[in-house]
Amino acid sequence: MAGSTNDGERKPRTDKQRNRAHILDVAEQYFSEHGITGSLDAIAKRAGIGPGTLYRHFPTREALLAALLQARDDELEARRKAIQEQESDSAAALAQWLTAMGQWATAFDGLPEPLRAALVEDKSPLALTCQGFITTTDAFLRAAQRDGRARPEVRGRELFLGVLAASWAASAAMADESSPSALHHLLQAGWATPAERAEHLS
Amino acid sequence: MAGSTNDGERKPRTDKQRNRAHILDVAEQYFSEHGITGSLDAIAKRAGIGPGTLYRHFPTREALLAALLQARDDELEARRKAIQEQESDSAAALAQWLTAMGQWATAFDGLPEPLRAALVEDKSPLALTCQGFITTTDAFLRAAQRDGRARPEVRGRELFLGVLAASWAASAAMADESSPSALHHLLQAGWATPAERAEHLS
Amino acid sequence: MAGSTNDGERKPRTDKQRNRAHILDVAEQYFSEHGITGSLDAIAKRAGIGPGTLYRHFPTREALLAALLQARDDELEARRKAIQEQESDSAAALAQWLTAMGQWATAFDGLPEPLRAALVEDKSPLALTCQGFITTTDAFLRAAQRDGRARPEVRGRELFLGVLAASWAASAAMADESSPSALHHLLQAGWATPAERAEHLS
Amino acid sequence: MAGSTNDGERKPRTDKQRNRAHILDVAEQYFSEHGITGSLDAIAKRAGIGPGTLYRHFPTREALLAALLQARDDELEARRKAIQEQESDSAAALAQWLTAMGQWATAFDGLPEPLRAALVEDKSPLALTCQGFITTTDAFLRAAQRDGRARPEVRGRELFLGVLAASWAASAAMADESSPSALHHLLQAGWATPAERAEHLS
DNA sequence: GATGAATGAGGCTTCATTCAT
DNA sequence: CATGAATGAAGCCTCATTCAT
Repeated sequence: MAGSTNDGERKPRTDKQRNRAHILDVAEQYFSEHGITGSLDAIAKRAGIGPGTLYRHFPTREALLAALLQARDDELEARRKAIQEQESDSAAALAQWLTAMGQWATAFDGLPEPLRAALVEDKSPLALTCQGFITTTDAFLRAAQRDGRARPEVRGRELFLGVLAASWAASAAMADESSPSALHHLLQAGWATPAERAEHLS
Repeated sequence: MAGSTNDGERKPRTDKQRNRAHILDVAEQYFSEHGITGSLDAIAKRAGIGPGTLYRHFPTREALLAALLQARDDELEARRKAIQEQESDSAAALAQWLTAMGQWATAFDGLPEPLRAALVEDKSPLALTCQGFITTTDAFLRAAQRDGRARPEVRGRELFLGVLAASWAASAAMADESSPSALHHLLQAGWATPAERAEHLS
Repeated sequence: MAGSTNDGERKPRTDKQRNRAHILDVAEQYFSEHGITGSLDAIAKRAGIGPGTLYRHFPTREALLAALLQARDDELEARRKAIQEQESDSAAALAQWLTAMGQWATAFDGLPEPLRAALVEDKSPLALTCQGFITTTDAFLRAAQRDGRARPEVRGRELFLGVLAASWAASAAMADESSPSALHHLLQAGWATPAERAEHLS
Repeated sequence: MAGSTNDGERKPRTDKQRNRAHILDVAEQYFSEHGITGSLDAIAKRAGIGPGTLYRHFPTREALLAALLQARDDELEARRKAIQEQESDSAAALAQWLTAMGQWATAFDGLPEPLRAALVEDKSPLALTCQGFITTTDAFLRAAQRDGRARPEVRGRELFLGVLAASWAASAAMADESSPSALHHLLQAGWATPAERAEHLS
């Protein structure tokens, strides 16, 4: 029953790494199908392992998520470098970075929720990830602010949270003609017209 | 054990309305304490009724929520009238309306979630409520757009969703120096500087 | 699957009493077989009910035990009356009462453990039961002490605990030629008035 | 991660003994803190070894306990000699010996339980230890009986079991004004020669 | 209509034990 | 020998929902 996994080999041990990778593969698919609140036991079962084994690798749902996202972290890091190298316009660079994060946060249904929680609870395995993104966002943001392209009072943390919120909202917007990224646009430009927007900040 | 609620009498009959009101009172308090994902059974128990009775009154959690929000609907409706009558500036009026909705959506912890869902699933008892708010938002928005105070491509539905998203994010922002309403500000003004924002919309 | 229980009737409802009684029957047998640490889920399954139903009737293992013992409480109460009426010798009466309690505490394997715990934690459903027995023991004890048949410094609580301890030990003694009640005898020779005993108390 | 124990060296080999000693140290502390039902895995982890290694050294929990108690056996053996040499009164000697065993059996929370079990199951690693104590107890007891200071029908095994039972009860008695050793007193007044006790044996 | 007992799938954890390396 | 990853049964508990009374 167990061990009927990927390669077909017996149960090669030492490839705890392989096993871990297999769990991640399964979890990735399962979360994609059922959202991040899906049953951990079900993931274990689908991976052909006991619940204890899953628990050993990832003691928390968030630990599993963090591992899952780490793979994407690398993609995002690459994306960051690409943006920095190719985009000379600081505002456009920030916009692209936010878009990239928005896609990252939409990887699984329900993902924004634990990410938001991680912003508050420092103990979460996701907290570190979030912090890194906030730092990067801050870098892009400050560059844009230096160029007078981003409003000076905005902060990276707010922007990250804004991206999370927009991603959170995204799953509902699809049923509408309004593009899922409408909120990302709002985030960038707001609803008010430029000339006179500052005065009505409540 | 049951019926030990308000009157002290046996079961005066005709108190179906009274019963319903009592349930709502209890649910309001319970959701305030435990968030909207709290146990319905616990609400029933606290109200001194059986779960079946609760179920009869409100077949779903959404139905209960909708009833709960309806009371606040009246407040919001009053607020709307007040804004319309007292605020001549259309942009300020829209801003005030969005703020009011933001408070409304923060009534219970976790409330934005089912509201978002109601935007997609038309069957939800909350859908009607949401639709009403969207319509009102649209009215405020169009007035502002007529005055050239709101960007013409923005739509009421987006704005409503934006308010929801900002409310969703609010619970996490508190740990930061950034005010919980930072996102509401972003919603209004965006992060980009006014002069040159439209060109980079991805 | 469920409801395949005792009578063969459909699922008569209202006989929540009957259901409860059935659970108790099953639990009694199960605990007799597996000791009191046996699986509650297993009891539920054997009773043909869901775990939730068992939980509703008896939220705690101790609550279940307490209910189980209550039936025997009645027997013990009857025994007490019988002893009081028929035994004029106060020392013999106490001895008989202790013996009766010893049998009561041996009803299930492992029973003395939670009873001991209940002596310390007042919240336990078993605490009340224990307290009642201590009171009764005290009554018998005081009578014997008045007659100079029991050592005056002994207290009912100690004696109850002693009976518990002897019952605890009983399960091991059986493999030996020494009668399982050897400890009860030791206990008795402890409370009985001796001529010369006090000098060696360490 | 492993081997981060005492020496700091890599793994000096031949340290099987040292390893074993280290495990015992850790287990001693762990059982002191969590009682003897604590997790063996936790002990292994705390000792910096794998569960398999722990298992190799001590195939059962009882084996570990037996090893743990063996260290104390030496103390007890010394105590025995001291008593024999210093105490000329055979009854007092027995009393002191029983007291010493009571302390020994209270070393860890829950210890009496497996000791009692070992009296029945001869296969237990603890059985040998118990048997030794019974033998010693018998020696003290017979001396006292020869002097007419202990009741002749009492047997060492009973007395050992009685000490165990009193130790078992000790943890609960603390909440009361009655000293935890109340049962030991009861036990003693049991084995001491009384004038008129036999007639009420039920 | 109202009641609340029953349902039972499903969640998360823990841990003694095995066994490939 | 030592290791520690894997196992997986079993435990307890929760709760939305149904339905007999």
